[in-house]
Amino acid sequence: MSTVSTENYLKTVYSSAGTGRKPVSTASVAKKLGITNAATSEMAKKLAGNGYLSYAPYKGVELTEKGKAVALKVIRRHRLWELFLLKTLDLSWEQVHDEAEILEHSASDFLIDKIDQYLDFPSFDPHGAPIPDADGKLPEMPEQIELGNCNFPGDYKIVRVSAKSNEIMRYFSGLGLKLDESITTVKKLSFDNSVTLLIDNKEVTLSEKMCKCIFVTSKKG
Amino acid sequence: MSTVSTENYLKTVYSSAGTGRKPVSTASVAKKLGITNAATSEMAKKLAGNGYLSYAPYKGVELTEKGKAVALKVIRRHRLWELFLLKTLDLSWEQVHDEAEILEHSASDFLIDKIDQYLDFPSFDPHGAPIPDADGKLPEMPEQIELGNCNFPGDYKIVRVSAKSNEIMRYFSGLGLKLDESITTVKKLSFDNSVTLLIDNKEVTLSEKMCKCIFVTSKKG
DNA sequence: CAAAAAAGTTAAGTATGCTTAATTTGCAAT
DNA sequence: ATTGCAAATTAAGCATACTTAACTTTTTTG
Repeated sequence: MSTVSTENYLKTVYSSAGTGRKPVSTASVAKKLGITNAATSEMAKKLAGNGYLSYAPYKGVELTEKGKAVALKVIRRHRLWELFLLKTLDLSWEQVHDEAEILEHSASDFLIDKIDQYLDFPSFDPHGAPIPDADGKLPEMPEQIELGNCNFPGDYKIVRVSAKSNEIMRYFSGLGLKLDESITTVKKLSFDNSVTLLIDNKEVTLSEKMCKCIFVTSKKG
Repeated sequence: MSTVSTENYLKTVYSSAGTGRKPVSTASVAKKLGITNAATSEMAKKLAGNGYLSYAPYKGVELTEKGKAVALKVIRRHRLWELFLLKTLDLSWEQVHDEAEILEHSASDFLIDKIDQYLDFPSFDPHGAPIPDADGKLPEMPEQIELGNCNFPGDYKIVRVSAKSNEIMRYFSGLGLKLDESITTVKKLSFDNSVTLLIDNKEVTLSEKMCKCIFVTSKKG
């Protein structure tokens, strides 16, 4: 019943929704999938009819539980394929990403569970992205805040670095921006939304686009 | 340009052609693919138009070099995926077969070559099936004769056991029917085309269907 | 608060890859 | 050689997943 197109659609809506409960515009889905708005509107109608999402014309779409379950399954397959290829073939993150984009629609539940077992049932990938379990349940995790939405000043811990390109990941590593590192936000410039922060007592400024890749959690105490 | 449907079509024609240069009937392709004759006739017309095969209505299809290249590429991907999953996940032949049937249409050339490298560039799979190299070239191999088409009596060596089911593979193993084993054919019953042969000086009789899974080569001297 | 711009939808049309039903072709038996 | 049947093809139709183009709704803004 769920085709490659519908899986990609639901996955995209899920990822676009973020934490907010606002509906996702069909146009933003179109942009991410590289297809026309017309196609995503039509698809919204069909998926709503099948109970995967709710859709009010001109108001966007919102996943139902059924739709979320499909999205989480695809995300699970994607991340497990990535990790599996990363580990067995010694490839880079950049090299496995596009492969996983295709493979996420293949392989039986049986095979995916075997891969999960081989990897010792990981809850997070090396960038901090959570991996849904076989029942589509996400691991417990602290509330993630996009770096740009922090308080200034404030003490935080990095819980996710979601860039897919090696170039930017190397740049982040060079700055000491890694999972579980502690940082202190200093200020945000309204001019271009760039953010200045302290890592290891060194001051660093990141562009708005960079900030969108970095998620943190408040440090208690 | 080459879709899952066309890849499966060309792969099926290639496998059906055997060693003979006779055209393959569109109906036999239909049967193997589980679709109607109408669909395979139509597909034949289209693939002929694209130069993948030659097609004369009512006379069957024959792959061109271009078509063979696609078929060999799919077969390469299939066998490498099988071996890769077999080796990394410790699964059985039966368990990986259906997965490979899907995965053979996914993954980039880059990834397939990495898997090839990981497996140390195998020329044959564990059942004796040849694996085309990255250029689509098959390894050198002795002429393979289906067990049913041997001379009786005659001395042969087993070069391929192509059954996909574990049940029959275990049965064959129990009889000592393995790759590189020497056998002597005794007789073939015209009643049901069953074949009697000697393995380790023990006499064994195999059904016609079993014989179709076993390929041998003449022993010189 | 209207008018223009932007965002989103609907309608019509296309390609792929199937289906069923009607038709044609090839061949085998007399 | 002709008839009759089986094999194969063509024709018509359907579902999916897109496209472009015309239209409608929403949002912005002066």
